[in-house]
Amino acid sequence: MAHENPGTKPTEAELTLLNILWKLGPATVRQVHEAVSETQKTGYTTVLKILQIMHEKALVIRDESNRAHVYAAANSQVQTQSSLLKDLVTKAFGGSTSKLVMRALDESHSKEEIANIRQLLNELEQQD
Amino acid sequence: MAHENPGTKPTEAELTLLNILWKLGPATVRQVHEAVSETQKTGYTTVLKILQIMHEKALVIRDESNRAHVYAAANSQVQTQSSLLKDLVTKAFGGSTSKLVMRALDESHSKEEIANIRQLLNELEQQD
DNA sequence: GAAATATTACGAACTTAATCGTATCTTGTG
DNA sequence: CACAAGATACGATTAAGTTCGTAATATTTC
Repeated sequence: MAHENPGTKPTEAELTLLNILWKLGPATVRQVHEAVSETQKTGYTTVLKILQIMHEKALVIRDESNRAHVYAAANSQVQTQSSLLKDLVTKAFGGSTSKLVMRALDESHSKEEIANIRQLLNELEQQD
Repeated sequence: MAHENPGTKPTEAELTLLNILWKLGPATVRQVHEAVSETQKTGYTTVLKILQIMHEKALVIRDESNRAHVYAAANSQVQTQSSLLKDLVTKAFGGSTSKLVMRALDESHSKEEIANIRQLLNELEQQD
């Protein structure tokens, strides 16, 4: 109804690759593999396989016009973050976003962060 | 580090049972099964098995002094929520809690929630 | 105390995720 | 043209998670 893709929640390995794709933009398997290799030791074909599965799940789109397929995230980072957040709210916070926010604020003590959030709150209050 | 509590992230089924245990307090398999059955169709032995696995993982403690073992969450709801939140911040928000909070606020437009959060912000600012 | 009942223990079946080796295919270059 | 390099496709393996049937054990009841 709302959106179809949010039906599929990326797994951990998939989210790792999505983070890379959001950062790089459209990229080949080789480029993704190089990026992921900076922090993890992962085989090339493992990255390939996961990207292929993500394509089946419609988590990524790919351009097959060249020999080396070019992959790109199907959904924006913001969409995906919201989706994962909503999932966590449902499963661990009884559906209450404000409870989640308050719990998160417990961990975030920096004055700068608090100022940022207060600013956003002001903007939200003006909208309604 | 083998069976240390904060290291183990509950799976989805496990989180479902933890939510019930936090609500009920210490409970038998039967009680947990009855509670879970209100929203899902799940076999008794499935609930039993998951609780046993959770016991091995030290996600729950159990009192075996009676025939029907009594299970209780090993960690508080707050601890677990914080842990899951931290995990999501790391994997989907580049480690930035404030980014997560801001994304969550985008979804939470109720004036009451905003007021609650502003209140918490005030309290946090006074602490430092 | 024997039978019925309730509970735990065990393990099989199935699914999904993650990893990687090998096979196959494409293409540029000698 | 043939072949080496580089790419995708495919399938096997391992591990974890979920589900539940059946066996074993303990308790209650008649």
